[in-house]
Amino acid sequence: MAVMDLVAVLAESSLFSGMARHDLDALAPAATSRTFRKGSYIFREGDVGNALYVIRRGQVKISRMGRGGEEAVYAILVAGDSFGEIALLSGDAARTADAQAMELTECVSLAKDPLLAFLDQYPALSRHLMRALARYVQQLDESLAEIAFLDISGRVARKLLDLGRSHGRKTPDGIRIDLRLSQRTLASMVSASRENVNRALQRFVAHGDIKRDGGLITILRPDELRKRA
Amino acid sequence: MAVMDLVAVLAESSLFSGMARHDLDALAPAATSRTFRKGSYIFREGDVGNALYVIRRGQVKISRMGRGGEEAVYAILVAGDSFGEIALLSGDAARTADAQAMELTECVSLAKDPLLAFLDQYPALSRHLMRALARYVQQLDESLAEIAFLDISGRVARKLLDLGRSHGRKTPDGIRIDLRLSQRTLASMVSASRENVNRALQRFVAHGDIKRDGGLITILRPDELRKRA
DNA sequence: AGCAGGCTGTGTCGTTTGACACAGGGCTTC
DNA sequence: GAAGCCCTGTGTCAAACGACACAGCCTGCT
Repeated sequence: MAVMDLVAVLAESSLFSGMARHDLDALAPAATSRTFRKGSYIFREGDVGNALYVIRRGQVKISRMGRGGEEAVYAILVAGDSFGEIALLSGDAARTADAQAMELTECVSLAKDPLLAFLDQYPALSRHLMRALARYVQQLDESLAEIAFLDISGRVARKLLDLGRSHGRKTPDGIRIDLRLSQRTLASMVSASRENVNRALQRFVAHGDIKRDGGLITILRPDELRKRA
Repeated sequence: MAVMDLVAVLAESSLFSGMARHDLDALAPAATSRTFRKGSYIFREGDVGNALYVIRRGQVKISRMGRGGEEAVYAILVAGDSFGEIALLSGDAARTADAQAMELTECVSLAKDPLLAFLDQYPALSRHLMRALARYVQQLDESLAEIAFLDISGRVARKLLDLGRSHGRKTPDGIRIDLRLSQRTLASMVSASRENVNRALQRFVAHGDIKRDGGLITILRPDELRKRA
C-alpha cells in the first residue's frame, strides 16, 4: 500500500484530527500497514509495546484476563480509533492489556521512537494526546465509581448510554448501537455475569426503554435509562 | 512567602522532578501559595478547574461521592504529590472528583493558562506529564481488574501492598504504611463495607501477614499478601 | 473531669449476585 | 443436511457481601 494512504488514515483518525497534513507527512517513515485475521491477537498483556495502532477498518477488543479465565473488557474500538498508546507513553514497555481483532482488521502501526521524537516537535499533538489521556482517566474514574455505587441494572444502563454515545446511530425509533455485542461481552464490560446482564436487558425491554432485533440494541428512552443509572 | 520558595517546592515535586531549575523559574508568575484547614475542600466535583496543585505539606484525599453519600476514595496524597491535572488537561474544565485536606495543608497552585503555555515550550515537561497520565491510566485499569477479579480479602491485600509502595517506610519488622487510615477510608478505597474490611484485616493479622499498632499498619510478609491477591 | 463523636470489633440477617444446569435457536462448516 | 458451536433464556441454589445493631475504646474538646 502506498505510504501516502497511510498518512491519510492518520489524518482521519480522532487521535490526529486537526493536525495539518504536511505535518503528518513527517510520520510517514514510521508508519506501516498491518492486517489481522478475525480472532487473532494484535498484542497481549506482557508483550513489549513498541507501536501505536490506528484502526483503518475492522473492530478491536481491548481486554484483560483474570486468573480463572474471566475477562474484563475495557473497550471495543472501530475505524478511526487508536490504541496501544499507554505502553508507549508510560515508559515501561510492557502491554497491560490484550488487543484482539474481532473481525478482519487493518491497522496503521506507528513505531514508538519516531513517534516520540515527533511529539517533541509538535506541541499541538502533545496537547492533543494529553487531552486524550486525561479524558481516558476521567472515563476510568467514572467506571470505577459506577462499579462502586451502582447495581447491575444501573451499570448496564450506563454502559448502554455510553455505547450509544460512542457507537450510536440515530434512527426514527431512537439511538441504535451499531455493534454486534454478545451478552457475554457486555457482561465483561460491566463486571457482571452473563445471566444477570440478560435479566437486566429483559427488564429494560419489558419497560420499553430499549428494543432488540438481531443482536442490535436500540435505545428508545434514554431518559428512563438515565433514571435507573 | 517568597516566590523563589514556591519554585523550590515545584523542583522537589515528583511531577516536575528532573526539570532544570532555571526552566521552572518561568512558572514563577503562575504560582501562588494556598493553605487549607483540616477538613476543608480544595475543590469539589463540578467546580471549574483552573489550577493544578502541588502539595508542600499536609495530606489530601481525592474522592467522589455517590447519591446516597457513599464515598469512593481514589488516592491519599502527601507532600511532593500533585493533583488537579485532569480537569486542566481534559479540556472541559469541570472537576470530576473532590479534593479534601485531611489535615492542615499547604499547596502551591499553578494557574491553568500559564501552565499550558509553559507546556508548549518545554517538551520535556510534556513528556513527563504524559508519562504520569499514562501510568495513571495503567493504575486505574489495574484497579478495575482488581474489583472485577478479586474478592474483598484480595482487594485489601493489594491495596496494602500498593500503599506500602507509595507510603511505605522500611522498619526492622517490615514495611510500615506511614498513613493514618481509618478502616472506613480503606473500605472506600477498595469498594467494600467497613465491617468486611475489618474482618479481612483481622484474618491477615491472625495469619501473621501484617501487624497493627496505633492505627498504623506494618506489612510483615508481603509475599503472603501477594498470594492472597 | 465529663461528654461527644468517631473508631474498632462482632453477631445476625436479608439481598444481591455468581454458578450451575439445561433447553432451544441460529449460524457456520464440512 | 447433519453436526457442532455459540448464542439467548430461565430456574434453582449457595455464597459473598452489605446493612444493621450494639458494645467498648480512645481522643479531643469544653
